Amino acid sequence: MPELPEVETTRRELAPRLIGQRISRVLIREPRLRWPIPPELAERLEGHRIAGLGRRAKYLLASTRDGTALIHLGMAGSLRIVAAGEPPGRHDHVDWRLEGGQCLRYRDPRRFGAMLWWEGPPAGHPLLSRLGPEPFSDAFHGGWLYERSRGRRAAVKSFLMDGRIVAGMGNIYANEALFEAAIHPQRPAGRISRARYGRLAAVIRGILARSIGAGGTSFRDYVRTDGEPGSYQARLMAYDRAREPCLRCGAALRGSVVGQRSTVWCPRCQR
DNA sequence: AGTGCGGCCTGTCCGC
DNA sequence: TGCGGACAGGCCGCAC
Repeated sequence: MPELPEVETTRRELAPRLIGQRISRVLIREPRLRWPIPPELAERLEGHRIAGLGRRAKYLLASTRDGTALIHLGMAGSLRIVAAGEPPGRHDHVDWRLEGGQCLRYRDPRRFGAMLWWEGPPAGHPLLSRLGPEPFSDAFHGGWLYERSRGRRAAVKSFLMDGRIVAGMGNIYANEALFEAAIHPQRPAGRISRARYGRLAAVIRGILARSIGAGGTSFRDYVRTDGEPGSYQARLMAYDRAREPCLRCGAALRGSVVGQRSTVWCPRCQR
């Protein structure tokens, strides 16, 4: 499923092929995503050049002179550039036809994603305005996590997956980061020291950077914009490895549900 | 304010 | 082998 590294990989691959391109026609075959695609999206985009392709959390932000299309890939979505003549598959819900015969194709089998239109600064959009710092921004550091966690009794894993704390941390990377930082996922967020949060912040940045460098993980439905799978899967240490041996100490990893999300940890390494 | 939970979807996996 | 049902998963929006 597309997590932050997959979304960032998608952005980097698409940006040089989209920026400066004029959209000739937007074809919406299935508007029923998480929220309906707004009817005005097509008319706002058609005839305009894509001026930039940004990212905030897991939202891709395709901007024109007049506004921004927010695109979320949900759990199983993908964006690819195809030839305009290529017949769409069952779950290819939206095409942005580009002048010159190429086509940006949005596919989302489970329709957990979104494609929305927003005029004005993207940061002001209700879905983005309350997000916490990006993991790679200066505002994200151990001190931030420490201050925000004081008095909180919820599990640190739930805390990490709260978008107001840090933008774009999904289940896979919350599991991986806590494993690497040797922090038990069920530990109350408010009972972790400043030093440990410093290490955790560094670990989060490191894992995400490595995964982006490798082109994203390859879980289930994710494919890169060229159709190739990502390559980080081999390096996942915890996620989806319940009952398998810890890659650090050999103990059997434990699996459970924390904050309604499947969670894996090493009972020996993580405290 | 913090916390927990329901709900949206469908491909995949498991058991019969 | 085929079929049905449970499950996963991001994350908003609501209830407490």
